[in-house]
Amino acid sequence: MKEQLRQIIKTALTQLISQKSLPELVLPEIQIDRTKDKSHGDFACNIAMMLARQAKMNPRQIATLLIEELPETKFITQVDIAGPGFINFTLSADAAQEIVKTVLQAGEQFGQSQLGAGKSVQVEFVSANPTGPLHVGHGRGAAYGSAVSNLLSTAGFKVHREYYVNDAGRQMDILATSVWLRYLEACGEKLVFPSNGYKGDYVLTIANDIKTEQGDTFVKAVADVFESVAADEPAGGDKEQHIDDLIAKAQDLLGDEAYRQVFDAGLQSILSEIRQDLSDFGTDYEEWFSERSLMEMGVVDKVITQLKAVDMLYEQGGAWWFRSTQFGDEKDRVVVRNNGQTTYFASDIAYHLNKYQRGFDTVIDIWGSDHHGYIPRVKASLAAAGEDVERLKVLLVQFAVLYRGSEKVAMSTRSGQFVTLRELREEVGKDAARFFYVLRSADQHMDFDLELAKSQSNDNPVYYVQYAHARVCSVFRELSERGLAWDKAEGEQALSRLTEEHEQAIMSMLSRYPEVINSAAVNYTPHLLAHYLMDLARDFHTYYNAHQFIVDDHGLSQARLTLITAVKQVISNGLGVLGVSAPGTM
RNA sequence: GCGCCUGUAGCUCAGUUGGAUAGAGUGUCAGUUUCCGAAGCUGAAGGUCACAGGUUCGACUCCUGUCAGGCGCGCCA
Repeated sequence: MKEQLRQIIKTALTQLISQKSLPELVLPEIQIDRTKDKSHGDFACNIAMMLARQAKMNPRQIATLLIEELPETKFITQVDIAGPGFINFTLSADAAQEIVKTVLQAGEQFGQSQLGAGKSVQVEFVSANPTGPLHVGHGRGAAYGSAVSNLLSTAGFKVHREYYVNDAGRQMDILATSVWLRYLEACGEKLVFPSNGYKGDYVLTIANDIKTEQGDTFVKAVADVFESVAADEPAGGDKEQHIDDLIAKAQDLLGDEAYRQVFDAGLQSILSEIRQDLSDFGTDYEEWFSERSLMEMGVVDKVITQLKAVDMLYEQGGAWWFRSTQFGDEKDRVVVRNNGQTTYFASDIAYHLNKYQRGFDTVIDIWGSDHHGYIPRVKASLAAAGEDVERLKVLLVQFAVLYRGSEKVAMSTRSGQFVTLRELREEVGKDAARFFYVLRSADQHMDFDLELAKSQSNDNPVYYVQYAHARVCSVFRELSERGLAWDKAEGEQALSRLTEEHEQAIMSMLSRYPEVINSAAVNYTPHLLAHYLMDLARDFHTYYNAHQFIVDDHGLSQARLTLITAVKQVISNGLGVLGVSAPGTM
């Protein structure tokens, strides 16, 4: 519709210029906006004001000329000039009703478009370290990432959802060592658990499982384990050195194979919990990509060799540094530590190059906002490798600050004090949690009040939207109880009977849906869709209270039933994109 | 100190990429069912869009500065 308006305005303008009614102009992009106020018609165009300066004419004067030159169309009944020079268009009733048929014909596919033209997009999100269960902080990334993915795929992009598993590196070694020490305790050994180890209950569970399955296979004397290990922080030492020494001891005493078994027991246990949690949360992936596989395939080493070859790395203090300052980063970054170990950054360079090589047109990373300082160096590494930096988009998700009532909840994975995503889902429900997370724009800090979410979950706006859907279903239940039926063809025939203000508002709202989807997809803003659904639900509830759908006037009744079926379809489609269910009863 | 994000109603937040009289939810108050689900609907009250300049037909939106909050600045991941 907007496109059609744009066309007729454009032809009118070129006509005016060739008639010399207007001087030669550089035509800007013609903007068509939906009006906020019903009294301004359905669509508004500000072109007259934009041209006023160039043409050295009064905007209202331009608008008058333009209107006279507009061709006759069936879909517009009225054109007005308003305010400083807005041109307002009012849609004909026929054109407005057309949307109801369009919705019903497209069904579940209503809202889909070819905007993406089949271009491929990879979306990587959540990607939490498998050192513990997912907590509520990860929930926002999961809800946002999957909503963005669904939006893109609805808008015609080919989407590849991916979880990057950090199954290598020091944090995982700390986890493996934590598990082993808990295992030793489970086997009756007495020891002081390191202050920097993972203290969550899940570590005990994993340790006990190992004991059940493997017995005392991995038991070593505690005296040997702690022999010549640097002091821990509470004892006046350095907690980092302490845990690093313990890791070395674990690897040494257990040997490669046994250490790997303990390591994998922890990794697999936690990873399978994470997969389960995400799946239950309605978040599914095409691929789980292992960091370790990059290392084992030698990709990381290869990248380092390549960077050395083009003089992008230099040695200093026994470590190898990447010249990221040449690409605008604040300082150069270490990729190989002086102990020979590659850093997380090194594998991340390899990972991103690998993403590029897989040929995605666009690569999207969704990170917690605390990682924003990391963006320049990743982009720098891509530039250094001669890749197009614009293909990578990093979307940041601000933290949700947790509250219990008015009290802030402290969160720390290491200390094991947090609310898990699973607890949240079990108490609040998947639908409410997902909708709540996606209701705010991602770059907005968010307060997440657990008390509110748990105890007063009926206040969650998701129920308002779902209720609209359930209400439509309920009307149809009532219909069949009265021995009546809805006839789609008859209803579509009678759409011209829908003349009430409420009905027109709903039809206008329905026609906005495809625009909302596209806009939300292109801007990565699922909250637009959430707000749209609330608006649509409100229009429906208002309509419901103002008018009866099952009435004696047969044609009118059929037309109204047709309209609310379209509403139900759009709500169901929209909630589906957000990963929220649309129940028939509540 | 430098960088990124944010500042809109008592509270939680939108604001269609610069448009018309700044909007919802929640909370408060007042109404609403012999009628398809009251998890609903109707109305009232509530604002110096942090502050000060600038850009133009027009600014919550763009630019500069100030103030306030969050986050980040490791041979951690």
